[in-house]
Amino acid sequence: MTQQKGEFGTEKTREAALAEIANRIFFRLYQSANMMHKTGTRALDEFGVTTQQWAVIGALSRPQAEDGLSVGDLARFLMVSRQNIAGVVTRLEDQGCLERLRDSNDGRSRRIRLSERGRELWRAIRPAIHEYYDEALAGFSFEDRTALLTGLNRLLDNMKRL
Amino acid sequence: MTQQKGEFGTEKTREAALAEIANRIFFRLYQSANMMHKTGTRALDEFGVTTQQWAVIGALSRPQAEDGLSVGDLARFLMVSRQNIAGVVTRLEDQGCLERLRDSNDGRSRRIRLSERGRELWRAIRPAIHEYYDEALAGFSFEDRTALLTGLNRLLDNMKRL
DNA sequence: CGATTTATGTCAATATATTGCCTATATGGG
DNA sequence: CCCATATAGGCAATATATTGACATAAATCG
Repeated sequence: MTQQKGEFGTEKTREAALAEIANRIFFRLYQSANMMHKTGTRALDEFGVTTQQWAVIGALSRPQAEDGLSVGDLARFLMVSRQNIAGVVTRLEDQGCLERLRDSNDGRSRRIRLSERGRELWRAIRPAIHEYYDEALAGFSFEDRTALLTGLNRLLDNMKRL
Repeated sequence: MTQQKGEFGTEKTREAALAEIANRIFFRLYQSANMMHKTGTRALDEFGVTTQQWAVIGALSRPQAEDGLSVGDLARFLMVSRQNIAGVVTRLEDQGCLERLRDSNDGRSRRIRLSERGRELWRAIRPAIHEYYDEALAGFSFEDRTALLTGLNRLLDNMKRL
């Protein structure tokens, strides 16, 4: 209750200022992520791809994922629950963008890979993604970008431990 | 398709490096926001309050909102859809944390205010919120915090125009 | 080799989020 | 006064997200 007797606007203490800035950071994080999902999904509207599907397709298109990833692998990589990824994967599978293969080595696991259609979709949406990045980061210098990335990295590392 | 012929790791072009950093920024934004909702809701678990409910209660606890806000006001302030806010408000109303009053001036509008129980809840959760901020931003200097806030502000402003 | 633990995937319930569509109320010009 | 338009809120459909609970398969330990 540090702000109980704080006089805002006139003689704000350093501690109160820190709390105020922290509050704004998390509020902006909340708004920014929502805005990213909204505008990002809108940018890929003609392809019928949401930002989460974009993230999954992007993860599967990496060279390291060429021979497929399990639901658990995807969940760890994206830092979301297995149950969440399962839904996205099912919808992408229904669209024919990826295929689930039983892993012959591990009867529990199913390896998920991009289908040919999924690879075509990835090639198709990449220019739109590139354009979206350019517009969303317009006016950001190289240093501005690395500074923002570093801040988010540190924040994420802290929250991972909570 | 700037990265078609790019040689990663050896002779990366400036353009490819910018795209790579942009990709990481939005991926970290996605992960950070999810992690914030997960750890933030966990931090307030004993109060049964989610991060979105926290945002709504926080918005209504501001002095400017003393005589209530409409659903539309809340939606504009939090930058989410009215339909989304309506659900959060209904759940908070069911818990008795806030009250909806018909606006006598405008038959369409309903002014939403914190109830006494809502104000008690806000006072109860503020120490936990403060502690959460401290842990999530551990190691961030004053300058680190303002830099991150500035970056998020600029990014949000850009996305608002898309 | 059998029992416990661990990993994987799925089902269910709940809470956010979006867009699209609808009704009711207010406001403005003819 | 009346109709066109704009605004406020609500209903429905869909897609993310979480946690909890469960079944099954694999690994590990005694």
